[in-house]
Amino acid sequence: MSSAPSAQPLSLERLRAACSTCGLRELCLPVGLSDGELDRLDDLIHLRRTVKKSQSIYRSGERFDALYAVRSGFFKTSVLLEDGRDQVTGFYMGGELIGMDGIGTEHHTCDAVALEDSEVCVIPFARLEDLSREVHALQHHFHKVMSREIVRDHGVMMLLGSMRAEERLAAFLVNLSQRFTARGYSPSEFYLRMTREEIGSYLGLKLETVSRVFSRFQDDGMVSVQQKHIRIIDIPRLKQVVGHPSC
Amino acid sequence: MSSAPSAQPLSLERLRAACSTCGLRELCLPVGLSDGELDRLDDLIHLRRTVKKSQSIYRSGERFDALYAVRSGFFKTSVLLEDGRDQVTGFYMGGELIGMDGIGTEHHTCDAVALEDSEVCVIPFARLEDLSREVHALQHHFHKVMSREIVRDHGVMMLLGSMRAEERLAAFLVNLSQRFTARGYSPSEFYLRMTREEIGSYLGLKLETVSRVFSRFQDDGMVSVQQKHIRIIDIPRLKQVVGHPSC
DNA sequence: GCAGCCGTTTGATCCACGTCAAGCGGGAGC
DNA sequence: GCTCCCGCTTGACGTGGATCAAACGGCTGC
Repeated sequence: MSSAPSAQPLSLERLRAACSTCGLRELCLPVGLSDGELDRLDDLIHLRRTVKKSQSIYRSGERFDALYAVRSGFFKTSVLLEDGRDQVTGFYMGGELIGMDGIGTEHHTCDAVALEDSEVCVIPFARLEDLSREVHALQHHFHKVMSREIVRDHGVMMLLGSMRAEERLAAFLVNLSQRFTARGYSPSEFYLRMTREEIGSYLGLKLETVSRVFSRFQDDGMVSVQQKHIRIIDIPRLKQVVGHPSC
Repeated sequence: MSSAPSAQPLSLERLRAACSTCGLRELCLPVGLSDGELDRLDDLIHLRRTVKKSQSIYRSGERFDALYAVRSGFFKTSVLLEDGRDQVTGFYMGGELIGMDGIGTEHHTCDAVALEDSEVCVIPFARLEDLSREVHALQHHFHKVMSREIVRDHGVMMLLGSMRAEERLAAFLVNLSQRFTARGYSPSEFYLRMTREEIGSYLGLKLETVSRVFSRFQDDGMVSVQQKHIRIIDIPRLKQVVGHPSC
């Protein structure tokens, strides 16, 4: 029923389907659009791409011509230095937009890699600009999305520049929890899609330190950690750890 | 002569003058606009604000309604945590845009403070959106500016997350040098407008460390440092320090 | 021209996190 | 169901940068 093509209206429905029937539309690009405007966005976003675990949507240096909205799955972006060191610059889940780094130079400046089998909607950027010149709400919302990316990065800079290890990991967990909540998942129980090393890279820590801090949080009864399965037992206390130099 | 209004064409010229006669137009928002389009941008940007040293353009939490282009002078932006720690998130010089953090939430999320007596052009954001719906080149360039801010932030994250102190300061100096060059100043000799503490905050280091690394660079004959007066003696070597873990 | 202050430099010591190393355990592949 | 590998945990030790402390020197204001 779900894979066999048919002449039924249902499958027509599925073909037309893009943003207007997407469960993530309240988190993604279509926020604030009227039904008519949504239809116009659907015309633009008709291509979807599946990305297998550890494959990339794009690599640094590749030509930029589209943004990607995460339809399902989980991604990381990372930049690398010549000498091999690399820095994870972000994690992305359903409804979030990837690729805005490429607009400025028309080439991507980081890699976008799937951390599990995933699916993205392809948003041709030139056409997005065309449409957002006509649809004020789309223009405005897109600007907001870019602005929030900047603010998010400032948060990471704050974290990297002036927090200690425990604060960083607590902030990271609280942030994940909030994003899962917004997507209708449990705020307190989730699977990490990334390794300790990737978390460490994002937080400016070594994987051993990440592991040790997880253990400490567990000993303190704030979270329960079993490999990638996380259960947050005391969110308020975790929030308290952030912004308090732990002494 | 400069403050008395008169009927002379010269002063009319000065009144009309904004982007179209600005020496920074090749670095700022007007990049890529035709003469006609420039005139329309001039209609929008007619207000200038002087900001004395240590005064702010805006503070975190204030309502957002405009972007600011640095006309002259030097600024920092910083975010602060409840407990008083703050993190400098950027330094801004002539032709650079400040305030994009506010678009997402309609409130500013950081403070923008002048490091010397400065002047900014006020760009009402709603009108900028209106105009960029009509002027494709403006729309596209604005998107590029935002994107570059994101890429710049990624660079800082890389620096904070995986570089050692010497690399961070070297990267910082090289970056400043390039930006001064683009503005027609010497690539190798300039005054720092910020304190060691502000540099440290930006780079995730303490002011003592910044000072020590400056001294080490000077001992190595790479730069000459006298308080805020910096002369870079060996730019290639400085660039080499970045991206090489110094061992 | 003098005093006071603030930003800076430099030294001595400390400690959070990195590094190195060993062992564990769960999941994938046979 | 067994084996291997990879990601994770944990311990012992090292170190880069933080912290604490003192002194210097160049502006600013009188």
